[in-house]
Amino acid sequence: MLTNSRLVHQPHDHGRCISAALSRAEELCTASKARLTSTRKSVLELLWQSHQPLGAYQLQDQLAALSGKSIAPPTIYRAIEFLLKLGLIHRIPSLNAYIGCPFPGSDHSNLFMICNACGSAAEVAHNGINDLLQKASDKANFTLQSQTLELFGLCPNCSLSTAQTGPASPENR
Amino acid sequence: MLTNSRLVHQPHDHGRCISAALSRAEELCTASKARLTSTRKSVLELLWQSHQPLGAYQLQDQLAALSGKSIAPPTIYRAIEFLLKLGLIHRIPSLNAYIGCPFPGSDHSNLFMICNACGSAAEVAHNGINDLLQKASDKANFTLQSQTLELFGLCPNCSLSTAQTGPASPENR
DNA sequence: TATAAATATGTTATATTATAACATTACACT
DNA sequence: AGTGTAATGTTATAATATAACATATTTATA
Repeated sequence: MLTNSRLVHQPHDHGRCISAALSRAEELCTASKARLTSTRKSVLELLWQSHQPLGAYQLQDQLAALSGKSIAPPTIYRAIEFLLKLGLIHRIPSLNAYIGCPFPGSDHSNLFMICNACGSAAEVAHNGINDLLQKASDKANFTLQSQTLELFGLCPNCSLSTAQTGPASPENR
Repeated sequence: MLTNSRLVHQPHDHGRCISAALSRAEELCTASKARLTSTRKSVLELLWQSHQPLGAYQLQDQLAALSGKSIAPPTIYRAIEFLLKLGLIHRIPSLNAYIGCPFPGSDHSNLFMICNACGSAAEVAHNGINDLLQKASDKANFTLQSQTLELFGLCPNCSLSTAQTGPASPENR
């Protein structure tokens, strides 16, 4: 089971998350001869500012603030589309939101554990689950092509702290 | 593995699907002292006209056609909300669409196999998958509360027929 | 290095999905 | 019949996403 769950749910040097994500992106773009333009890079960076998924219009606001000029929706959606296609980010359908992928390139499950309290989302790649879903598909004569798996609940922090003082603050995570 | 996959993907007496769904709904409403009003009943029936999920505005159009008067969005969304709460239907987030639940009341997986060709969606309740997801959650100290699992691919019919003549026609299913 | 082709961005408008807020009607119970 | 609750009607608008077309930037090549 490959996951960034620990990282997501514990205080950590988040700058390293961001820079790691960016260098992975640079590599991937170089390899596939795609251009990581400044808008695309900014959107990716914004999605890595936290481990909480962001909506397109949140990205729009933040990018506008960053760049000092107003940004139209298509600009954001184009950057999103580009990053999705490269596997650098994911869309979380039930939230209409987007999040950086911690292990792009590796073939994984598209499985997320999403905290109902603090909004954080950890990605999990779990071969056992993939295998079982594949088996279930085979059994039903269903040709599996892709999947989106969303688990909702309480992250490790909020599991502990909601018992006491309400959801953990999402800062620094 | 409990599923309506066979039913969904083979020609069958669909009238029985509908009437079965309606009587389950009546029972459930009686049991929980909820009122299955005519709007709610119509929406449920419409969702059972096929095994393909319908969007809110498709429901609006169809209900307007049925009733001969114009219907405003809140009417549809209220009926949807009611039916969701009772577990009689599901929302499929990545499609922004709704579908009748073939086994309401039974505790199940919220797992769907959705055909990219004909749009049909079969629901699957799979204890093995649920157990594994629960284990993965435990391992990550994640308190699992709910889930949405969407598999995309080709249904049995379309798997066969796309090789030949394009997607199977969805009629009667 | 000028230029064409391809790629990316800007801009305006609009489609699609969903909800807020408040008025009215129907139902259920006494 | 009267009262309280639940459901529906109505109007407006929020939130998410895309279409269509104009412009600019980059890349590759003459």
